[in-house]
Amino acid sequence: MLSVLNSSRPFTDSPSPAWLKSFRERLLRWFVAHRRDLPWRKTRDPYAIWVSEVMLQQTQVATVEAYFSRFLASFPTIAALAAADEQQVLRHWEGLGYYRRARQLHRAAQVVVAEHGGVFPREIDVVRSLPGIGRYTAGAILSIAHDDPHPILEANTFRLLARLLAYRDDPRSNAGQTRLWSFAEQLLPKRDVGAFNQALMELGALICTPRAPRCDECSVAQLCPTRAQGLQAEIPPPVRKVAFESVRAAAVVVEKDDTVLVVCNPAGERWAGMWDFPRFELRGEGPTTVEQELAAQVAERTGIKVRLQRSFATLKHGVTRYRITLDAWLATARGGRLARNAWSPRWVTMDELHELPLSTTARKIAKLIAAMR
DNA sequence: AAGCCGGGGTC
DNA sequence: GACCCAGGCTT
Repeated sequence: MLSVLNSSRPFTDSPSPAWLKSFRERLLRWFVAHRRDLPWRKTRDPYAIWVSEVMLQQTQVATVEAYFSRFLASFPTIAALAAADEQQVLRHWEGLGYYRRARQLHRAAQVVVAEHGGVFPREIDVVRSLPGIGRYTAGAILSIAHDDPHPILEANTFRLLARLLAYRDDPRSNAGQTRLWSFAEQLLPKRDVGAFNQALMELGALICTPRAPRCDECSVAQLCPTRAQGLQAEIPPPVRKVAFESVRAAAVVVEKDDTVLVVCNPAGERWAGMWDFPRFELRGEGPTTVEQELAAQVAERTGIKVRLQRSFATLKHGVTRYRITLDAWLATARGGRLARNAWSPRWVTMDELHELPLSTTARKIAKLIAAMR
């Protein structure tokens, strides 16, 4: 029997029935005893699970918890979400990042209402066709909500399965992805697919960690060829570093009486649908001063003539591959009228500002000026 | 296959 | 700063 489960020689084709049986039993037994009590594990509602899965895309569990409960409280059903203003949806997403997810989720809810009577579809291809839902998210929702037999592959299972296969080639390549998805499919049990998929992720998250995996606590350690060969640090190989690009930008806080000037980023622009102080990248070229350059840009975008006062803060902000240094300027209005253009410039009070969805940097600046008053 | 999305948290 | 994260989408 031990020879069947010999973990030092990884199987190259498919795992034996004995290996599969042992793996599934050990994994599920561990999961029952150690699963975290996460908010989205209290429901089998496909909609709630959908929301959690989208929030969890490239975002850590601890970050999502508070957002999830707040979002479901405000938008308890697909119909409620579909009927909501995009601004409201974005306000609930503020601080979570990758705001395209929120707009796609909102749009997808409207598709479900229009084309599926408000009922989340059960066919994997239909689910995958919804905006913001790819192979992982579709499989996760349908397996967790309905125990439908779909495999999953994401950050945790990617690492876990690569190690269970002792996969020495590049697991991120096309061939590697194909191999891991195929393995994920082979692993699927007949029943309790949702618990099984969550158990795979949970083991990856809590035990089979990127660095210094807790193999001595791992319920499937004796089935793991990577552990047998001591290759945990090599499998999977670390991702290559990205080269960051430095950007200098300025945001202008124009004050008039007890209001400030804000704009709404139009569709196609960064932070689409979210409000911001007029903000511009600084070229640092030409004969004009920064003050003149900014005043000209504010006037062009908002119609308001301003005089720059002073830079009162510098924010360092990293987003994707950019490193942004953002100077926050104070300015006073000198006339002009609000332009009627795609940027929808508006004067708002601090109370109104509080209700609008703001970019992270805009929210920080809003807090700064609130504290200055 | 690679790069982008203009994020955010952690250590 | 390096590293990581319950990915999706475009080219």
